[in-house]
Amino acid sequence: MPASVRKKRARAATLADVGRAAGVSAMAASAVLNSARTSSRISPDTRARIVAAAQLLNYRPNAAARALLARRMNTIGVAAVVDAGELNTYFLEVFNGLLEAAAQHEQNTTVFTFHDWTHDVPARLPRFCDGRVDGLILIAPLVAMDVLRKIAGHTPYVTIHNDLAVPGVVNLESDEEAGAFTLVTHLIAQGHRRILHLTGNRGRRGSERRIAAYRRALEAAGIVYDPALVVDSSYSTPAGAQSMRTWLQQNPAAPLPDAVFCANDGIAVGVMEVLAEAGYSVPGDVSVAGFDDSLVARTASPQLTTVRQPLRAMGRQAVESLLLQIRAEHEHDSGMPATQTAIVFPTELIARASVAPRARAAAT
Amino acid sequence: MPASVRKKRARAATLADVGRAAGVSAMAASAVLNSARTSSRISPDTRARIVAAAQLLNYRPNAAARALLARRMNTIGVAAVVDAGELNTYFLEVFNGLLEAAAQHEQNTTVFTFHDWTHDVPARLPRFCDGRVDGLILIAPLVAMDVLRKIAGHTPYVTIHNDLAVPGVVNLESDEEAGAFTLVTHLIAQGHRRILHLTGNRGRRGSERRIAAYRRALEAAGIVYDPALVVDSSYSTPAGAQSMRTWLQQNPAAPLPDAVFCANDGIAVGVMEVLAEAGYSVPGDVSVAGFDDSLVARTASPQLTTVRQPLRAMGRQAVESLLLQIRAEHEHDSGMPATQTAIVFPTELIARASVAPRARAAAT
DNA sequence: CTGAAAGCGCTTACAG
DNA sequence: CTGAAAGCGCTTACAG
Repeated sequence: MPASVRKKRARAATLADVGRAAGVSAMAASAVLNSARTSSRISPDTRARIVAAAQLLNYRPNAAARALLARRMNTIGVAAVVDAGELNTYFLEVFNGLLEAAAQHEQNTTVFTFHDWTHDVPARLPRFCDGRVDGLILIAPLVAMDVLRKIAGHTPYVTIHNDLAVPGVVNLESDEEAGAFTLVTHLIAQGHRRILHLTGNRGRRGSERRIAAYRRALEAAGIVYDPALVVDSSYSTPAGAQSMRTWLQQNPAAPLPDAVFCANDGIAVGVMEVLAEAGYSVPGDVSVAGFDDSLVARTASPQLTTVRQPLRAMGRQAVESLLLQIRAEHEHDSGMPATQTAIVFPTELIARASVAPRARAAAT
Repeated sequence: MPASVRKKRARAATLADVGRAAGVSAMAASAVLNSARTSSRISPDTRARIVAAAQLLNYRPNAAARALLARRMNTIGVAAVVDAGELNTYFLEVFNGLLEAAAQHEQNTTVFTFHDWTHDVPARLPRFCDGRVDGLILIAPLVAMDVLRKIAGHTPYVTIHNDLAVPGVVNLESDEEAGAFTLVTHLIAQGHRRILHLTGNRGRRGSERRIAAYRRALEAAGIVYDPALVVDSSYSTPAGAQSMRTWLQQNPAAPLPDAVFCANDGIAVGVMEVLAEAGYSVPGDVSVAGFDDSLVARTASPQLTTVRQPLRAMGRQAVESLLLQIRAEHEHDSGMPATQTAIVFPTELIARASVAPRARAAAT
């Protein structure tokens, strides 16, 4: 008989089984094995018998039964939208932080992926709020207020980069506007004037903040804002490549911009690919800057000048904030703790090789 | 009073609540709302009242209670070792595939991260097999046979790139040896003779297979194997950079190798960084090849020649195989299905810009 | 120091 | 067509 045919897996041992084996009741076994508080009431002798029986039977307390009593799964749900099955680097950095902090607090992390925020999330997310997770972390949600309020009605959650401020719900964000302003000012300080901006998804708060900062920085430097230099794109490498390619085709006579400010690193990578294909050198012919300081910023060549958002730290903080909330609700049942509803992380300019001083002959 | 102080979240409605509101018993409500099979036995009128009550009370069936009865959580556990909190690209590709397939089957995915396979996994993994997941997927495990057997005793699981063949446990692997052989042969065909190999973690089956294939390919081409050209490294970008840097320091007089065959793409990225720092051009001065065709292979510059492992497809398949097993155990309780215990995926050479024909003046 | 009872929220037989 | 009973595995009072 081949090795692949195997005997039936044994039913997992229960407390009753352990008790029977040790000659005591199930709750004596429970006291010894599971509830730290009352375990002192069992005599050392009985305790030893119970522990031995549990060992022998390979007893593992049933999580579902415990959760049913405790109304607590020790599991955190993470909701994110995944485009075409592609985890973006933004998500990965945040997720890494989540995993770290969750592990530290002995919490599990379960991931819910959605196709879009507008239909899929309202349709499916409430179904997951059925006790399988104690709370949720929504990563860069783009959800109508009534949906958010409804979720808040039954499940504690924390958002990262939420577009909407929901009263009483903690949202983690970073000072993107200051970061973008600093970056564009840096480009200008390097002598760049014609700065192309490839935006993130329009309508998202982060995208609009970058655009606003871009305009403010130009203005502060006395450079006239040219709307033709702001090109709608979206937060991915293919989108960045596509936008850059289209711009080059549509502006065959125009000189290259001095620099390209991309709304995230992914876009910047796409832009650099297209520029390389077209025979341009970065930063020799044109400087390129990204945003996020995600993994690709360091593996890109040349390495990307970018604005660092502390995404991993934000992921860790999301878990901490959520846990604080969950615990508070479990302990004093009488109300929510007064939590800070917005936590803003600082951003930081990271100057690398993809931006160089403007060294070409003629000016515009 | 600030918005952050909010009223207590209401206790979630139960079937009893819904029944009471609709003037029927809890199990009538259950029949209508939850169990598809017997729902036909309720009159249309009653049904409508129950549905309305559920809607009003925002009833969501309790996952823990259901799991307790069904012995099924509809959740898959993923166990992986994460070095220093850094998710590597190998894991990410696989994870992406897992998430896709899990979502398709309406299964949740919970992630368990460990520090190492030898101590942390045996110590903590069994505790997670307590009903919170229906089965496990172990990603590139490196665990002693007795530990694997013990897990198999209570929880169905599937492994990806397991070093050990456990009878009756499905393992997914790829034909790494053929892939590595093809790659090294490709390098030789481009005129390269002195090929440096930076290995993966020694002792891992995948690493040893690459080394064996490297030797076989040299031999097949009549090139004498030089042990000094095989350098122990491990599967990460910092390790690759470190190994390359050390080699350059220790061999100041030696000519550069013609090509570097790296055991994965991460190593190759580290190698290219160090070569660039040292003023060498890739592939002008030296060709570099990786393994995996992970995300970084495409964002690296020049883009990496590599061996594609279909990691995402492997992730998807792992979920399918595991679900097959879980379902079989739940349906006919009498035994395990005869499953294929090894599934081998083909690899594919991906030729990109980081490898070029040898064009330098002198030969060795 | 130890056990019998009750209940978490649900579903699956079994009566009516 | 509908409900009372029993039980999934556990823990929390309450008796002894």
